[in-house]
Amino acid sequence: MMAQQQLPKEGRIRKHADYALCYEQGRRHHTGNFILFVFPRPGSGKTRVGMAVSRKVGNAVTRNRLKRLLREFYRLHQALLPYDSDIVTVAKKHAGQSQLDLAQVSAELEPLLRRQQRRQREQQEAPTCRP
RNA sequence: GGAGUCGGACGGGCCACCGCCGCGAAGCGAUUCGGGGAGGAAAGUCCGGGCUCCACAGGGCAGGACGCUGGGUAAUCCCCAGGAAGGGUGACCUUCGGACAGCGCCACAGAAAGCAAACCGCCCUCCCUUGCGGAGGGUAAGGGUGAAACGGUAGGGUAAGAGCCUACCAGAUGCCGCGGUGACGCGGCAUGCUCGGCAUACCCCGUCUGGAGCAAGACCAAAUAGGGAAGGAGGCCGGCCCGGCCAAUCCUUCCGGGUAGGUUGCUUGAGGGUGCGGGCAACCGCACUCCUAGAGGAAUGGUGGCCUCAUGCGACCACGCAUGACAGAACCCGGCUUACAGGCCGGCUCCCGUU
Repeated sequence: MMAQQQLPKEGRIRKHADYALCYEQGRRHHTGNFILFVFPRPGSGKTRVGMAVSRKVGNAVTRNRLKRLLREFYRLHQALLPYDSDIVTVAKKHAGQSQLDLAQVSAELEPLLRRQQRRQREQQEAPTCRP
């Protein structure tokens, strides 16, 4: 396991335009507390993550806490992320009400990422379809 | 010891590993090393400033804000000291221009809510005197209503009464004296003057008052579209050249505006600490000393261990397991307000107990 565990600025989405692209053209995945938008960018050589937690979720403290938990989760699970993609995680309204911790976030998002990874591998092994 | 009141400081600690954002040093560079990284309210954005841009001859009106007095301050609606009124046994707390400038309002109840009046009464006169009856007049002591009803007590007076008269008390107004920078206080004299409340309903008086905000502002500056200038190709005049005109197309070069994006503003400041001096105090002066976050889709985190303090549970001195307040810098200061698990320190008051 030589999992890279750093997540500097370059690994995060920081432009409004990038977020907008991801929302409009990304593929959506729902979980209990989050919505994931995954937008492949072939050839970019990088996977970037971003998170959006709106005012409705809670006050500044709970919003900050959610974003930090998500960042920590992505930092520790970078090996699972689909490569050459932008991933935006949006917190649902009730996400701030239950006091989530890192273990719960992992339990919620990890199976989804593993499924994604398997699908991406299968597509690579049989790249002879799509009209 | 209990209850209360006012004020101050705190807001778990230590360590390890994995990260994040600035800064400094070394290196061509990958990187390495060192050091820093949320709060008392960072919050609400309610006041006041600094700073920046825009506007601006001067004056007034309108609008807005504020409102006892004196001081503090860069400034304030803040702070300090004082005054008056009200509340509390007390420490202490709360409030603050004007109601004879005008114009209004005062629910319900009550006869009557503002300047005059009279429901039940009381008294006098008259009328059929058959009575608890009717008519006219005088009264405001008593009753009843209300948050509020035109001074209180006693005596005189009277048909019954009333500051109608007298004494004392309380107040109002005017004048004078003394104390105080002043708000105001104390005292004296005169007048029977005894004629509410609400200005957060409008209003009056006095004082102050341009507007917008760091997404302010400054600089650099793609792609695309469009603008301007010059030249060439082009079109027209012409047989051709020179020359002139045309711009609706194309090419080249240049210019300015400007979006995305980037840089800056950006943290050393009306700053903190200590000492001395002035002042009742707020605060001010001087000397020495310290440097304490600067992000930008937005860092300040995650995991684990040990200890600590509360609270709850397991029959709770020992042990174990949970839970731990309000809340996150966004240009910077000074205040106000609101939220807050816990415990800590100090001044003062009342009550109880002991010696």
